[in-house]
Amino acid sequence: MGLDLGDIQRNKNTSEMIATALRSAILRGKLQSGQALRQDEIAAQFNVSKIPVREALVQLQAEGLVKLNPSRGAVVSSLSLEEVDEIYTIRLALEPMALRRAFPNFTPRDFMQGEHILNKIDHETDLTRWAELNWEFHEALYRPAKMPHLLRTIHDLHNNVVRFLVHTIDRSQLDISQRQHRELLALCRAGDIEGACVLLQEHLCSPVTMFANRSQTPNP
Amino acid sequence: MGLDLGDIQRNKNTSEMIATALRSAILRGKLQSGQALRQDEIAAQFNVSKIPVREALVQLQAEGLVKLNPSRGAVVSSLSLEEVDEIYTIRLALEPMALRRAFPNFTPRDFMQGEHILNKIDHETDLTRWAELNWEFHEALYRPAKMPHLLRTIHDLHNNVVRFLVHTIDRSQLDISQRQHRELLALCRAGDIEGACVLLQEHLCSPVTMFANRSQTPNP
DNA sequence: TTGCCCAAGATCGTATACGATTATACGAGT
DNA sequence: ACTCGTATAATCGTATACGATCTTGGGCAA
Repeated sequence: MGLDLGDIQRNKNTSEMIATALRSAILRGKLQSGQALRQDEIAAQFNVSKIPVREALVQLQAEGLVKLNPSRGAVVSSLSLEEVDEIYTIRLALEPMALRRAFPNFTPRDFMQGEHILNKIDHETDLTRWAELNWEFHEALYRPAKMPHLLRTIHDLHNNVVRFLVHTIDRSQLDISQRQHRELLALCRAGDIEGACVLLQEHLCSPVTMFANRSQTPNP
Repeated sequence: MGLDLGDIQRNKNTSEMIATALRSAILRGKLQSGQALRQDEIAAQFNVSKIPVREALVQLQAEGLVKLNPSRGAVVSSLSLEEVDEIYTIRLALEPMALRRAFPNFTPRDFMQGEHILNKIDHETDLTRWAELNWEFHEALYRPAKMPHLLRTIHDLHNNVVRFLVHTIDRSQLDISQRQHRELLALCRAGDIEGACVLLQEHLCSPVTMFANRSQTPNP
């Protein structure tokens, strides 16, 4: 795995550190779908016992990133094409709602922060880092809604599909995405919430059609 | 607590049994919001060690029923009025979608099953059991959508508010709910999905207005 | 060969033990 | 009396140990 734990967060307890490290490894593709996660092995990697590892795995299972088979070990979860489609369908219902709820609470500061993230995306070449910044941008648009449960639900759904997205996306898709981001921000600035919601739906749809065409998914 | 473990499910592993028992106790109100959940105490109650108890608590935290404070113990989570409202808002977006997706897949068997559940609700006096049957009915309407992630999300959201609902609901509300259930089923049978969705939204809204009026919530 | 069975190794699941952290009670100093 | 610090108890967090379960590979019979 090549991950050294200790540097990430020394204040949290061990199981949260393990969960953070494993989550990051899964999202970065260092641990791919179907990969077995043996407790002893992970414990040895991080120089801890199995107990915090097990708790981390339970946490990640709840987030949908890991599948736990009783007495038979854990694997990095995989998604069928239908499941990817399902998750995008849910996001398509939730994210415009989040944007709509955030809209009345937007401040100039939110727009500046969004623009700052977009500028960072422009100069980003690493796809994994791009995915992180992509989420940061969307989060910046949803956070003013002040709906923490909704935000966490969307984040979890996002995490579950983004790790497959980075394998299929190409440069032209990235450019389209960025143009949509900028237009989205402009529409929000201009006070056109309806236009923004329509565009957001479009923005969310494009990757899912791409998935369907390439049918690039791991073992279902 | 007065809960005897062993009888519930002997096939699952210990941590799942504990999680099931604790979840049930929380939903039934035997463990109320803010109640501290001490690991040693729970372990003693169930005649097990703390390890499976800890894993159960992590699981329940992910479901939103428990709050884990590092090194300071777990408590049964409570919801502010704003959070209850937020969760109903999310359900209002997701449940009509689930119904809409289920609609093309409905079979006569689904309708019969729904009716069977409604008949059971008619004769039910225990509010906790009523809540369970209420969920079973809604699940019967959503399951044909074949969207497991959506169903689980809705179920978790439902669990998070239903335990407060049972404290505020009264007989007249129950009758209204049951009438709406029957009409909902009739509309689905008649093929009127639009009417069904409108009614479902109404059905979901009535309790949340009730909450707002009574402002009955635990320590926020 | 093919299929079944069983033994050995690998891995999981949890009880026990103990160090670490937090809460509580008490007494000294102001 | 009030605050603060310290001792003690309560509780949490994790390492170790070991029994339970699953996987694997080799031997035997059909």
